[in-house]
Amino acid sequence: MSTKQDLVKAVIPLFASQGYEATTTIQIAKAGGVTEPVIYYYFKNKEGLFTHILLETFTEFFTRLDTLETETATQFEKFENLINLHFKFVDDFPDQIFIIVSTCPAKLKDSAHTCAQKTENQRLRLTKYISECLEKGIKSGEFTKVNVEATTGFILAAVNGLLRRRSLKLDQIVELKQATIEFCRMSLVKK
Amino acid sequence: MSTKQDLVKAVIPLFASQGYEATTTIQIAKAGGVTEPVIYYYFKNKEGLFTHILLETFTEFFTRLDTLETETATQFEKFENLINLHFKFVDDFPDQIFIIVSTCPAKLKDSAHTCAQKTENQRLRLTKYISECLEKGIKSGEFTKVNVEATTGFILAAVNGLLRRRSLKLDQIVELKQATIEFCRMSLVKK
Amino acid sequence: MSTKQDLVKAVIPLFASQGYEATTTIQIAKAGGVTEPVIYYYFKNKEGLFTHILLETFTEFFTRLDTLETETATQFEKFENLINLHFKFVDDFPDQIFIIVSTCPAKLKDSAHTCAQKTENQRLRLTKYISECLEKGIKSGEFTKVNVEATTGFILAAVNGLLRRRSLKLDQIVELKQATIEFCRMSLVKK
Amino acid sequence: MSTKQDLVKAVIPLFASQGYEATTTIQIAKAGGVTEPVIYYYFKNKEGLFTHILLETFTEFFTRLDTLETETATQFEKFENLINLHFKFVDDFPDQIFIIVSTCPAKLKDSAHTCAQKTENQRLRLTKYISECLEKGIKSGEFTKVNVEATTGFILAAVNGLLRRRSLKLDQIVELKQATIEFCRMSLVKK
DNA sequence: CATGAATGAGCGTTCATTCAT
DNA sequence: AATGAATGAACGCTCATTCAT
Repeated sequence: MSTKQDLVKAVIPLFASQGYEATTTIQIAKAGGVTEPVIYYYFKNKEGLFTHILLETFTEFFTRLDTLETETATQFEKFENLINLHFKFVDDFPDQIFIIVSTCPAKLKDSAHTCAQKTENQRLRLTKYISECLEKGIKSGEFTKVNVEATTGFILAAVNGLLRRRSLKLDQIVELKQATIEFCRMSLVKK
Repeated sequence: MSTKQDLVKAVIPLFASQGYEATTTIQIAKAGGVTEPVIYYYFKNKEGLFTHILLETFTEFFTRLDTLETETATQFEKFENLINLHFKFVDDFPDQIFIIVSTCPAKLKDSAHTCAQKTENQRLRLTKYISECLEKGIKSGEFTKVNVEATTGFILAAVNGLLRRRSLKLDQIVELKQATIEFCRMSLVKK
Repeated sequence: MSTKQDLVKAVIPLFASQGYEATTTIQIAKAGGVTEPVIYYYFKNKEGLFTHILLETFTEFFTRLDTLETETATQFEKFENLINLHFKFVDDFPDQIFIIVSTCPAKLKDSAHTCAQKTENQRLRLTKYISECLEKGIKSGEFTKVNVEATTGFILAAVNGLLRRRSLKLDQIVELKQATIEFCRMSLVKK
Repeated sequence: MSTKQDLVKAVIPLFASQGYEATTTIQIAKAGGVTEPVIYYYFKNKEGLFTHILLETFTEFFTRLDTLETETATQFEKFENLINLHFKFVDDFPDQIFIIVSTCPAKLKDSAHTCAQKTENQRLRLTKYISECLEKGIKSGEFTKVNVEATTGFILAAVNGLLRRRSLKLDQIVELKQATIEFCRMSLVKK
């Protein structure tokens, strides 16, 4: 069971730095300290390796999402939790996130379905989480009145953008998380 | 000179739908109604085609950026202009943006690459635009006092996220632009 | 058009001596004096080469069958013509016949259909030819009364056996053709 | 000793339906309900399995040939016995015969191969059996005078053709055996 | 007796690219 | 300005086979 994990460990930085298509099975084998057929012993094919990473990463993401505190004093706390979760997640799995974000849209034969399915599932859950948050906050008077659907869309896009930037290691701004939270607080929470 | 443009026209949807690596020269030739060597007559190689699209797109982007109104009554107007520019740009060139966003990361490790240069250049110009905007607004009392660097980082990420979502045609929320502007206004502009 | 024929010429003895499966594309290329990709320039794949030989050979066979004299003094002359045709055919194309006979029954992905179709077509035409011959000969009193279906089956099998033996170059008996004709004459033609 | 026979039992339909080359060791193992190394425990290699089937089948064939009645009233009875033997044999072992007939030719170039040896041995014995039969029959006046060598060749080819057709299950003509015997009787036995 | 894990060798195929015309 | 023909290089993958356990 160790060889399989070795292979996964080895392939993640390769996929991340070169892209899925540009990474060859021989590179994967060498990086994993094995020969090529071993890849096919543990996975159906090269794409199976990608799918494995995909599923593992999404499983972890959804697990974390499921364990977020649901009973909080304010809606904005739930909001903060979500942002913290994403910043923590991208710190823990920058390469995996980058791989998925980079590879999923391109044409995959077998994984396209899984990819689209998971991505859509994620979008729906986050949309639900954020819009419920907004609705409750608006109803209780905690938040200013905004167009829920459109604002949810903006926040989703912003979070994705942050994830992407971080996964690309394009910036190392330490206060970015705090700035994000403050930016949202100023915009949403009533004075 | 028409054949060259035909090729470019033909390759954009291919790169967008399949990715750069997964698109073959024979597909490009067929889509352009020519034979493979023609590609090499007009471009150095396959990457030359990509670079052509890249340059054309960035040239257009920078041109638009250069023609943004610099003298406005408020800083937030400059802000709005930038957001409008991005929404307009992604509506005009969704495929090109998607291609660049998808393909560039794999090529970023080579910092000499046009991709890396242009992307970095864009990042610097947008960072400069936004942070100057913020600084002036804060100084004049138009904006609340925020951490300029971190807030700029957030806005940049958010704009990128919006661009990506739109280029992927993931959402069709019509009020998204307005919601974005309002979200930022609430957060930045003093009451 | 010459390279393509060179390839076909080169592959026939290879398939014949080693079998289809055991013949590699690199051997084919070398024998044809080209590089491997040339095979794929002219044919869909390795199996396409086989199908080409298959079709070419059956076309020739059916052409010869179509040009057999239909108006003869006796039915046995038609019979002789058929036997002569087969002996001539196997002398002209021993390798092709051997390849088809050897390869067709095994599992082919794309060609299985063509193979089965042509073989069945050939069986039907020969069955018709022989059984009509027998029926007419019996009716006219030229032949002794035999079970037409079963005798046709025997003759077909015998002819196939002769074809196979000859294509395998297992025997070089010069009088074999004459012996075959005499054997049949003794059995069929009334004294 | 049961596992070994299970393997042989399992591999026969595989070889028969796909051909020797196209059958993989993993298919064999799966069909036999074991893992690949088990094959190598009982047989030297994949070819060893084939050789085992070959030997078993030829041993049975020669045993049956050896037990044919040698003292008969007429030579044609001996002839009939041989034809009956072949029809019985192909009914009992259609797959084995088909495998041998399909696979051997590719291996015939190596004259040291068991395949070549057994096939040649069979050919010699059958040739001897038939030609002795013919010679005696001609000498005694039972048969008409024919070219012994060539007629033997024809009969051998015909028998092989019948074997092949039957092993391929191409025809289900019930009277085929009787028709074969009658055809030969008419041709050989003096009125 | 049997297996999980691994491998060397090689396969069919495709790629971006070139060159003579 | 464009093509038909060809290629070097490499790719993903599978094969029969082995070996420690």
